[in-house]
Amino acid sequence: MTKIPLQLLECAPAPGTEPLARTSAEGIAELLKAVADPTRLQLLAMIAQADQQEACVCNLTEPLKLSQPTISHHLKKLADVGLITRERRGTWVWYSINRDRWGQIANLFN
Amino acid sequence: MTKIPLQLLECAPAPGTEPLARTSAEGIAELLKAVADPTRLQLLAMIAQADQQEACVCNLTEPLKLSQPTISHHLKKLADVGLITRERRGTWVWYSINRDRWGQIANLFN
DNA sequence: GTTGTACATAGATAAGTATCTATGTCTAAA
DNA sequence: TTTAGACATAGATACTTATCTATGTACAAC
Repeated sequence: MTKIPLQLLECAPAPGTEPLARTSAEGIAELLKAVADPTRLQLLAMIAQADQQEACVCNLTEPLKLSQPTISHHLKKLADVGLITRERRGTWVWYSINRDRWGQIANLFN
Repeated sequence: MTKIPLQLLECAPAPGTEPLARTSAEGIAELLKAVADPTRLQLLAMIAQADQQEACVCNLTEPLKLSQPTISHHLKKLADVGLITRERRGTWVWYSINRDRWGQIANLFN
C-alpha cells in the first residue's frame, strides 16, 4: 500500500454551504455584544434581583460608581437590543428585563 | 390621609450587597466578548458541524473570505478563553470546540 | 409661570480591536 | 540541507466604544 505524502493530501474543503450566514451571525453578535460588558452584566444582575424585577437609574448609578450618563448609556445599549424595557412613571424611569429576549440567548447555547 | 410628595420619596436604595462582583462580571464579559463577534460565531459554527467536529485553518479561511492571519487571530481569541482547543497534527493545526466551556456559557443564561 | 430633580443626549477623548501586509516558525518531502 | 506549505506573530491603521463633562428635556411641586 503506497503511502500518500501529507503535502499532496489537499486540505479538506469546507462544508458545501456556509453554516451560518453572515447576516445571521451579525445579528447574533450584536445581541451578544450588548451582554458582553462587565458593567452591563452588573446592571442586568441588579435589575433581575431588585424588587419587582425592576430598577430606576438612580438605583443603579451609585453602587457601580459610574456617572449617571454612563449608566444611561449602558441601559440604552441593553434596551436597543431589546434585553430590557423602559417605562417612565413620574419622574423616574424604570427598567426591567425582557425574559423572552433573554431566553433567545439561552437557546443559542443549547 | 396625607399625600406624600413624590420628590420626598427617596429613590429606593439599591440592594445591600452588590449582586455581581466586578471581578466576576469582568471574567464573564471576557468570555462573552470572545463569542460576540460575527466572524467568530461563523468559525464556531463551521467547526461544530465539520467532520469529527474539528477543522484546520485552511478549512476556515476560504469560506469566510478573510486573510489567513485574520482567521488565526480570531481562533486565538477563542482559544484564549478556552472555547476551542488547538492540536497540531503534521503540517496542519486542528481546532475543536471545548464543550465544557460552551456549557458554562449556557448556564449563564438559564 | 419658576424651581428642582431624574434622566437623556451631545461632544470629546482615550482605550480597545478587526483587519491588513510582511515576516517568522515549524513540519514534511526531497 | 534545502524547499515549500501551513500557521503564527508583529506592526500599522481605521473603526468602535466606554467613559467623562456639559447641556438639554420632562415631570413634580409650589
